Amino acid sequence: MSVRKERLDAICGIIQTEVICNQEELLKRLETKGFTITQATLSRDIKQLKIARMHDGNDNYVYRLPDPSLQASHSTERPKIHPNIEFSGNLIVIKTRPGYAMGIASDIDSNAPHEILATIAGDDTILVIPREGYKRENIAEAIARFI
Amino acid sequence: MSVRKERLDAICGIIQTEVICNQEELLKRLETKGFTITQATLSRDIKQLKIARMHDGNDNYVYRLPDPSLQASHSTERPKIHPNIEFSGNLIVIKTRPGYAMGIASDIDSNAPHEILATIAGDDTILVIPREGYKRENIAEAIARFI
DNA sequence: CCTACAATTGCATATTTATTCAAATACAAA
DNA sequence: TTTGTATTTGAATAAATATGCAATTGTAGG
Repeated sequence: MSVRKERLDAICGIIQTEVICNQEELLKRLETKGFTITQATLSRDIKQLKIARMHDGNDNYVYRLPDPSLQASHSTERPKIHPNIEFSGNLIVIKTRPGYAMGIASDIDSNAPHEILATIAGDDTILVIPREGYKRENIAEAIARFI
Repeated sequence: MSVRKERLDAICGIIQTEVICNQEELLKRLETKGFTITQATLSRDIKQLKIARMHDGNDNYVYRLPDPSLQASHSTERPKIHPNIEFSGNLIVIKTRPGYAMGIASDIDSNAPHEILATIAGDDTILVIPREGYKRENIAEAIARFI
């Protein structure tokens, strides 16, 4: 495992177990774990991990991982299976076995990653409407996690 | 309703229907809706609404309303719930409470303003297909009249 | 009306985060 | 090994966001 990957993992760990308000603070915590980097590098790491700085409602900020499903994508490599998904313009159509469409659509909805805005299902067809701003590749990956 | 509340509402609406990358951009959109403020004030509004700037995975940022589940945990007060309308390409998706989608879709259909060509409803999701040639803003307004 | 207090705002600036660019490092192929 | 290419990084800086403070506006109670 490369140093960088280890560091990204460490960042995830810290974010999940401690209240981190800014990057300087996170830098210090990383230092105690043996990772000495600059704010510039940390900023890039945070971007790659899709970590966001959120308002905590009092008067502070907290860094958080956005969504458990997105979080897994960097460390856990999974085989790329592309089921019967096909794009048309900004829409995606998924063909299922008869009767399965609503069930699968419901699965997608309930764990909906941010890439997916909504689904509408018939009997063996699901129409998936992605949010704007995502690439087809990312959307397909997101969907593939449920199939 | 105070001007400020109206503005907060407008911000929620914009955030949910458009891809906003930074506060300057949001300032401009607010200006077109008649709210002229400075970045300082917008920053405060965003803080109050607990809106967060997230990485979108490509190379940009998006402002998003917080995850409702996180919201509940440390705050008694929630921002006003704006009807959940979101655009994706030339389509509009409306999220409703479970079981309400068909009813609302029917309401929209029967009073259909010219902006709206058709609707398709599932259980808690309505897909709205607008006529060509209308601006998002006008379509959103037309739909808002039914919610 | 006035007065006192709270809420809201803009300006200027502080703070925080992102990015440019060049250097360093890792990696693969020969 | 050496060469060529891609990745990672820090220093400096740009860009974006937050905030202290004073001025303004709103608001309730006389």
